Order: sequence, then C-alpha cells, then structure tokens
Amino acid sequence: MPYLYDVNSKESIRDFARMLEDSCVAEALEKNAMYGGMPTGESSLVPSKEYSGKGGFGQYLEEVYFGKRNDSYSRADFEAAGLELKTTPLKKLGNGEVRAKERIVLGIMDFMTIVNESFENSHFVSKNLDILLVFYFHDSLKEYCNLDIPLVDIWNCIKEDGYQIRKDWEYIVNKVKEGRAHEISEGDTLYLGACTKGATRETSQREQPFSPLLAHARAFCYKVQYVNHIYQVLLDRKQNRTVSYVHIINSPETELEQIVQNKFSPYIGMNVLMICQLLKIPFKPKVKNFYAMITKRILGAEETQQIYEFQAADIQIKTIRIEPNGKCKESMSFKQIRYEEIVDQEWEDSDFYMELTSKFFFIIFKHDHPDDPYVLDRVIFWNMPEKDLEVVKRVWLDAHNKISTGDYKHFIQSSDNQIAHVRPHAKDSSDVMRTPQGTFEKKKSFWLNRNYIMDILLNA
DNA sequence: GCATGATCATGC
DNA sequence: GCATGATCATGC
Repeated sequence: MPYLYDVNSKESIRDFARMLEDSCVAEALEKNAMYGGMPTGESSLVPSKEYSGKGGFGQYLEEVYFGKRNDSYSRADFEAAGLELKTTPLKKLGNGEVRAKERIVLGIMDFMTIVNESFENSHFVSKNLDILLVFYFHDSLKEYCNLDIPLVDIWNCIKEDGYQIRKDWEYIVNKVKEGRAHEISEGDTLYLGACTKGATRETSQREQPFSPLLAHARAFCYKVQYVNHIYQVLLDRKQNRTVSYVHIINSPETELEQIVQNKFSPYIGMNVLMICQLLKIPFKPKVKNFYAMITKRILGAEETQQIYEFQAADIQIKTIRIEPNGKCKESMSFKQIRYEEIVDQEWEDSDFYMELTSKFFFIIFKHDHPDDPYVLDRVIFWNMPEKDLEVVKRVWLDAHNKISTGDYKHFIQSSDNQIAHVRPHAKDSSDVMRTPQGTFEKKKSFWLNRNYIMDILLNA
C-alpha cells in the first residue's frame, strides 16, 4: 500500500499528521485526496470496526488516517521511525481557556523488572522518547471524523525537561526498590506521574520485588498539569510567541526543593510588610495572586516572567496562617463542584483528584498575638500521601453518589474527620448552579479540613 | 459575570 | 472553641 508519508521518518510522519491541524479527519482526508489519494488507497471514513471508549479516537486515527491496522498495542505505533502516537483530548473552560482533559498514559510499569533498569536504558525512554501528539477537542456528540484538531506536534520530554523527567522516573523506581510500591502516588512527582491502572482496586493488585505487600498496578503518565504545559508550549511555538521563563532546575544535580528553600531562607522570620519592602512589591494581601507574586520574586522572576517548574507542574501555592494558639484558622478550599460534570466522572479523572495530586507549595505564616502582623515561618513542598487519597476518595464518592441521586443536603462534613468535606462556596446563598436533575443548588466546594492541614504541618 | 482565595457570623 | 453556612474581595 502506498503511504503518503515515509514510515522511517519522524518528520515525514509529523508533516503528514499536521494536515490534521486546524482541521478534522474528514477535511484532512479530502485535502490528502487532492494531493494524490488516501494513505492506504481507501477512501472511506468508515473504519473496519467500531472504535469507542478511551483510546478509541487514537485507534480510529491510526486506521482511517494513517492506514494502519490496530493489531498490536505493545509495539510503537510508528515502530520504524521510533514514534508513538497519542491523541489527547482538550476541554474549554467557562471563560474560554483551553485545558487538557486527561493525563497521557505511557505504558504500564513492571515492578519486578523496572528495579534493574537505569533511566537511560529504561523501557520508558526507549518507548516514549518522541511522541506524536494530536490534540483534539473532546465532544461526545461529534463523530470521530469531525472532531476539531487544533494542534499536532512531536514532544520529546528528554530534550525539553530531561533533568526533571529523570528525577521523577528515579523517584518512582526508588519507591519500588524500597519495597514501597504500594505507597506510590501520582502526586509524588512533577511531570512524569505514576497513575493507577486497571478497573478496580481489587483486580489490579500486583506483586512487588522487595515487599510481600501487593501494590496497585501503575503506568507512567504525563500528569494532566504537564499535558497542559506541553499544549501551551507547543501552541506558543506554533504561534511564534515567546514566554520568558526562569528555570530553577538547570543541571542534573539541582533539586527544586533545595533551591527554593535556599532562596526563601533569608526571609524566614520576617513579617509580610518587611518582605514586601525588600522585594519592592506593594503590600496588598487581599490581591488574589499576592503570595504567588511574593514566591515569584523570591525565586528571582520579574513580574512578566514565569517560574518554569511551577508553571509546568502547576504547583499549587497555598498560604497557611497559624494563630497564637498554634492552630490554623481556616480549612483549605478547592474548585467548586460542577454537579453536572462530576456525575460522569471517575475519581481518578475528577477535578478534585487532579488538584490533590498536584504538588503543593505551602507558605506558612504565624503570629504570636492576634494584632501582630504575620511572620513567615517556613515553606514546604507537600503532596498528599496515597493512603490519604484513599480516604478522600470515599468523600468524593459519597458526594458523587449523593449528587447522582439528587441529595444535596447530607454531604460529608468537617466533623466526620474524613480529611476533606463539602461546604458552600459562593457569592451568597442565591448563587446557584444547575444539577443533573435540572434543578439548581447552592454552589459548593471540596475543602481540606483544617485539622488535617494542622496534622500535615506537625509531620512535615 | 464568575471563579476562587480568604474570611466572617452564628450557634452549639 | 469550633463547625458550618455564608459571604467578601479581587482578578480575569
């Protein structure tokens, strides 16, 4: 069969794939026909079998657009060229901004053999060096051939972010080496994550080499935050935009956490007013990005610059205030619950899970007297341990089930001591949101209990 | 106008 | 003193 691309050339495959950009499969095939025919000589948009579910669009694309049959999944998609095809869905937010809808799953981990691999010679690197990304707008009402494809490009994570990808890989593998595969969490790492694999917890338990405990089967993935970053970087390149970044990690030896601690250390013990004076930023603690701005400046970025790692991993900067009694005052709020969306979501694809498996950067202030200004006590990086995620999963499932059945009155409360709770988060009590039942209910959010936040600080 | 980080007000 | 519901303030 004549291909319209050279199966041995990444560039050729990419260029062929790029005819999908700002277009859709149906349109691109028409364009291709004008240039000399279909990739396989076929002219049908109808695949040999019906594809559906996760990965369905990818399989459809391989057959209908690239003229390949999906007979094997373990081989690289374009084996001869060393290129892996990944279709990745996007969604539009209410304000029109575009976000990745999901993580990109990169292949399952074998706990038993991975402990003998080095990063350079790893299965991960050999399989995922170059990935051909086809970003499309998720739309369950459209046929695959009509899905909008705004961006197509190759991502080489080693070239772009090699130092941190390597650290992430080694962090995950080290947990297996320490006999702690069952404690791996997607929140452990910045870009490369370890997401769970398998339908249920019960059927997805695997043995690990250095512990008798079974661990949840896991796959490497690009975390959803990193997928957002990839999309943004590739889009900026396509549109010839340049963004000014300050990189914290610039050699294999640099540790994000260490550098950040060093940069913050001169400011520990100072009150916020003094810090603002030194950094020459106005003291406006009510401004929404006030603490993000302080962080940026302390880490050496100008107002118009971004800290690369914070943006690429979407590290959540949160301030915590400790009162004279040693306790923190408030619970920590998260995004409001979209009642109509949550009922269709699985826990591990939910907004709350994505937020909780981000890395957190806590800026902790305290004061010894209610009238004293807050003093910077310390900063810590944190991510939620796997066992706590399991608890929050129950809170989420409870909310998920209650929303599905139309019960908006009996969510898990702070006093239930389940790490997280649900409570109102709105402009006022008339600020409501549509539900799957077609009614309107007060806007609510998930919150992390303030007791839990205090426990984190005590143990950190 | 809306989302969200922050904080208040009430009542047990 | 704390949980819970409610609301404010600001940026985009």
